[in-house]
Amino acid sequence: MDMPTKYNPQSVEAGKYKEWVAAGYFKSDANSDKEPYSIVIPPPNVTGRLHLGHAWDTTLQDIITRMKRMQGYEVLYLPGMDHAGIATQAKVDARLREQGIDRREIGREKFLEHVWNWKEEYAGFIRHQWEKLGLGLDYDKERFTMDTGLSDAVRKVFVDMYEKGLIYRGQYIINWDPVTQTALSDIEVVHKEIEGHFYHVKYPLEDGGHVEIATTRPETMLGDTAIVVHPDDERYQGMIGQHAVLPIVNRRLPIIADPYVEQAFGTGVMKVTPAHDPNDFVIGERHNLERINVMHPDGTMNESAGKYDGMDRFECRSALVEDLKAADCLLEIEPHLHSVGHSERSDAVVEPYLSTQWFVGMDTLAEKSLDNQDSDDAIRFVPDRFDATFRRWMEDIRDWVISRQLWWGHQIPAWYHKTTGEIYVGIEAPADPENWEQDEDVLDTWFSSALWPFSTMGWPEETDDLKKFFPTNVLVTGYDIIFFWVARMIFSSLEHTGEYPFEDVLLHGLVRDEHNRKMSKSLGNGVDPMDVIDRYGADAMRYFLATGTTPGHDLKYSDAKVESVWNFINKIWNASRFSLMNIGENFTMNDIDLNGDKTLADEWILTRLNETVRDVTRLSEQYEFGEVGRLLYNFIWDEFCDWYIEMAKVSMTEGAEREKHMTRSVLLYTLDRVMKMLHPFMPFVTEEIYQTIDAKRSIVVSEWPEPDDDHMYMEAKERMAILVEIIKSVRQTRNELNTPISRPINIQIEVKDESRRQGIESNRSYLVQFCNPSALEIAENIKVEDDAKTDVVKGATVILPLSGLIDMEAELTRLKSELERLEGELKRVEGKLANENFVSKAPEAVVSKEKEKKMDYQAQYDEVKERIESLERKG
RNA sequence: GAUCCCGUAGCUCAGUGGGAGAGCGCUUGCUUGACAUGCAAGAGGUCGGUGGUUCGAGCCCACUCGGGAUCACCA
Repeated sequence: MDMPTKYNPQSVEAGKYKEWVAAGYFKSDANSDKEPYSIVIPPPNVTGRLHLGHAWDTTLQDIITRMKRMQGYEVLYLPGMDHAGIATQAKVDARLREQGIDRREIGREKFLEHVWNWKEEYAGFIRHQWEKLGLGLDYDKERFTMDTGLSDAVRKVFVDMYEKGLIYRGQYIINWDPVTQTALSDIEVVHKEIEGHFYHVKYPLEDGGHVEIATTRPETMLGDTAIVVHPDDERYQGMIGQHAVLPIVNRRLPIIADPYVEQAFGTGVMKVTPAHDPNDFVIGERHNLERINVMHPDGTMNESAGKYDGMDRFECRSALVEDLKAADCLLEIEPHLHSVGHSERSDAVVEPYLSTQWFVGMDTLAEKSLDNQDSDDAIRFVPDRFDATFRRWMEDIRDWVISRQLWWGHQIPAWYHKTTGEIYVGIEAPADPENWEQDEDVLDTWFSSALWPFSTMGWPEETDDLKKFFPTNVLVTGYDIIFFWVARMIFSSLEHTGEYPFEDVLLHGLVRDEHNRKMSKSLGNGVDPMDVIDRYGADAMRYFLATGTTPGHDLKYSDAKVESVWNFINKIWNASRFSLMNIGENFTMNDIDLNGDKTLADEWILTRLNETVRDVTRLSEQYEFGEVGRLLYNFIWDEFCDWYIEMAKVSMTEGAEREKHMTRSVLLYTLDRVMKMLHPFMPFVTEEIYQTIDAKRSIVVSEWPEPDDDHMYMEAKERMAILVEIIKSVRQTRNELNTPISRPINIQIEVKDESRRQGIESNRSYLVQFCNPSALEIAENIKVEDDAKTDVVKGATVILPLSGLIDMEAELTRLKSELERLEGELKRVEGKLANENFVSKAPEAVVSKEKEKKMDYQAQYDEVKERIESLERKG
């Protein structure tokens, strides 16, 4: 066995992934007889390298698919990437600008060539990172959102929805990003609390007098086309139908009545700017008001702004405020905290802007999604509270703006007739292309990712993959993209395939830094997963990510935590070294024989192993990986290493050949199963160790263990528990009295119960190994020396005659406080059992457990009391 | 404004109505043969607060305090 004493992730991880891929372990066969299990990767954007959030959800996906593969499923873990329209275009644009190239000068076609080059470059980075993470992806089925097939799917969906009336084109107020100069959907707008101002402006009335109107965006008043009051407002009844005059511009504004106005807010008088405010737009529609757009797409004022033409919108605001002051029309400037929409991408202040765009009408789609959640086909959200999050959003959803004024993306399959202006929507261009012009715009990136679970499998073609692997089993992603992506996949899939896209949605949170801040580029606190892998190994990082938190919660990253996982792996490494060294090279899996006589340690560890296999499997089905990690950690470190291995040393040195064979069998059997359970979390190190156990095949394609009912020994657990208590008691006294293990001491163990006594007697050698006695007496009745230390544990009394070492005064005090404690426990248990309600209403198991406890406490109490009396009698 | 999450050991967090837990940190002892990246022993808790349901509450319910998130925003 040439395993170094120290676990070295770099050497362990080197080369393994390429072997797995070359062996084709991750390939999926649509024609297999095995039951399918599929997960599609949330396609990372080709804008950059993967961050810890990606590492997190792909680790979870990989854990699930590796386990399912071992359980005998035909697994498809489908890789792919997203073209990320606006984000990628911005990146490439910036790179070109650095090189002194202007996108507009080189034109659309040339620009797109640059983007495709960028895409190839970054796809390479991303694939390399997947490899380092160890993801079991089927590269034969890798997809990109702008692949031919996926683009066909996008066009088909667009045309179908257009024909069904679910997609329409129209002029509405949308969120406009003046920096990237494109429309944005509602969820691409981030609201931030800003300390702004309320400008109170005086609008003169034609018939004399004036009204006071407050606004936060004075520059938009240049586009005012009415004044509105509530129809029931007593104060303004006389004004309705009159006209006001827009200051500076001197436009006549009709005074209209609309119930939208809240009488109690401000003065109860509002200006109406249909081209620059969504609510005003609706009022304008009701009253047939003129829509005056006063801005250019870049956020500068246009010719309709008169003298302000050409000014930036914020410059115009200051200038206009000055002019209002000068005209004596500004009554007050009041500080005002309000939330202002910013572009998610460019961080520019979003302008509500009148423009012609394409929309998805959401009403029927949302209704179908909600109906599905009420049916037997409901998608299971984990944790389930996100089902409510999803529903709330769907119940209150507005139409989705899907056109984007970009070049990078799926160009909208709509053509406008050059002379008639007629609209043609189709999968292919019209027959006489010279007479038509295609819509310049592209679709929102999320329009194509919404189709991801089925477009990647070949839809709309009835491919083998689609038949076999769709719908997928679980989607794993962060809760931050429920609206952007998860919700849209759900309604898209229901609409286009008639089926839900996945059975379950497993949601994780955000990765935060040690100070609980979101990791972001601007803060510079991002942690590069590749850097973590270089320092601690992919296995350590994966285990940390998967077990560090519960579903739906954020994860605080810290080097210290990953480092402690490294320690755990080092422990596994060394436990394996020990096992393999003791097993010897000639002992193989075929030599395992668990049917002969077993020691207590053998029976106990086999029982605990089987319980662990059972619990790990059950909890994994529930995606409770934190719990799984804890179970494995405790089993391996506390039980296998600290007890079983220590006990195995006894049989390996003293035992007969038959006993050694059993120990070797148990060691190898346990190691094999532990490696398999750990493999999904730590694919590399488990493969390394597994190769020394079973060189015939890779652990990737080994079988997931099942609990073995033939090797469950419940009495062994009970006997082991007593033995452990005795050993701990001796150790504790040794520590208190500062008598190191190297110094033998006399140990007497009094056990009243005959069968228990025999059980302990037969495990004498363990007591020798762990307690190092100079003499060891195990009997039913022991005459206790006056200057002995006694400790009553469950089922036994441990007596250490340590003449001269014990302060008997202190010992008496200790025993008295112990007696007091036991008395309290006894009272509590007796009280419970005396309670008629408890005995009749609590489950049988709980009551009998309490009865057992009572007997134990009583026995312990009697022992301690006797000892105290004896000490007191003698002085 | 609405909804949701969190509050448990010094720190980070598990905890699924029935004996308050782990890792890290801290104290003490140990070159025990796989591992000193280790072993052994230990200290450290009003489970944010109040009330309720229950035989029984860290867990369920109501209210409340503190921290965070999301959605919606009225000029």
